[in-house]
Amino acid sequence: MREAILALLSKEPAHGYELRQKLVRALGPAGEALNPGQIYVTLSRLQRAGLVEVEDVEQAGLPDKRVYTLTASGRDRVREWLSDASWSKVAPVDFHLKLFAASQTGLADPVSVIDGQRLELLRRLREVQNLAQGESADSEGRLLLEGAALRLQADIRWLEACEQWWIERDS
Amino acid sequence: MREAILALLSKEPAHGYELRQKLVRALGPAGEALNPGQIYVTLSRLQRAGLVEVEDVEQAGLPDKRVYTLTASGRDRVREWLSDASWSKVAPVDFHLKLFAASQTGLADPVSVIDGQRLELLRRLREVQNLAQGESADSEGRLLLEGAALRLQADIRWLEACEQWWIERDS
DNA sequence: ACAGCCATGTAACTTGTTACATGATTTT
DNA sequence: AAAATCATGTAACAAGTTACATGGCTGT
Repeated sequence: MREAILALLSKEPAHGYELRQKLVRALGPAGEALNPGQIYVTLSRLQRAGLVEVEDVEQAGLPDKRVYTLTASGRDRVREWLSDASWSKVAPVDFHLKLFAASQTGLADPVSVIDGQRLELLRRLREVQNLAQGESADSEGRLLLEGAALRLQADIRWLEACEQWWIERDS
Repeated sequence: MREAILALLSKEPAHGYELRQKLVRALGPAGEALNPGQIYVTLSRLQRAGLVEVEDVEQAGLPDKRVYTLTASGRDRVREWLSDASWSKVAPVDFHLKLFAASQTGLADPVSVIDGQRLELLRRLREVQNLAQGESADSEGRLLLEGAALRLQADIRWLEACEQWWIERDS
């Protein structure tokens, strides 16, 4: 979020409302959830951090707007972000923790936890595939949804391996 | 984290140090990074939320320890968590945002951003596969690492699709 | 004497998130 | 007259993270 806003500002100065729209468009279906307030919260934090500067602009017949501009260190930050090749969480560590917990506590049967999870992922996979069909073949939204689908399929395969493992261990 | 601690406590009361060790063991290679302080921060927040209770226990020849016990609402929370089938972020939305930013700002070439990312993921994949070979075939750690590998492969395939898309768009 | 384990915590910061509040203009 | 869009923000909480501080016991 922080970085995305900075990157958009590095193209040209903008005000909050504008930024929100761009982000929503960029994220497609996933972007609807974006709370408008968060943009402004983030912007004021960026300002406090000295990464952006503000200027008030009066508009005839419209509410005033606050135009944000990148500072030099803001521009540095963007460059840094674009060249940083880290990648979000590599493994479903959370779920592994849950399985571990389930097996430790005896409160739930790990195999049924896995089953529930797989049903949920299958549901999502269908949902994502449906959404993807709605997008035209060369749209960015489609590409994003295909990425989601690939990942879901990988996770489902992993769940199947987990299930196998637990079943064998119990026998 | 919150939930993992609660789950461990639902098996039996424990003190912070003990919990940390269990978590580190459960997470294997990923758990080394866990800062001891965080356990205590989390425990005190859980206490404030009424999910756990504390009792001080004196030990002969050892420092006192604080033993945490689940409350009734803590136990409810664990049950809730185990039956909740949500799943961590479904798509590499962050990276998509970065590509979008790169293409908007002209500060970086999207295709080279993708390449850098793919190199990084390939590196990680090798790393994860090496780690997996070190684990015995039926260990939990191995299973987790295999999940990570599957997901990395899916992400790499997705990056290849992204690259294709950008190359075609530019031509 | 020193390392390393046992054991606990606090202060401070960052980021995400949401509920709520405000008010003007434009379209139906 | 109502609804949608333009436009901005605040207060407050939740959760993760880290640097730092404290102290005793154990083995070499």
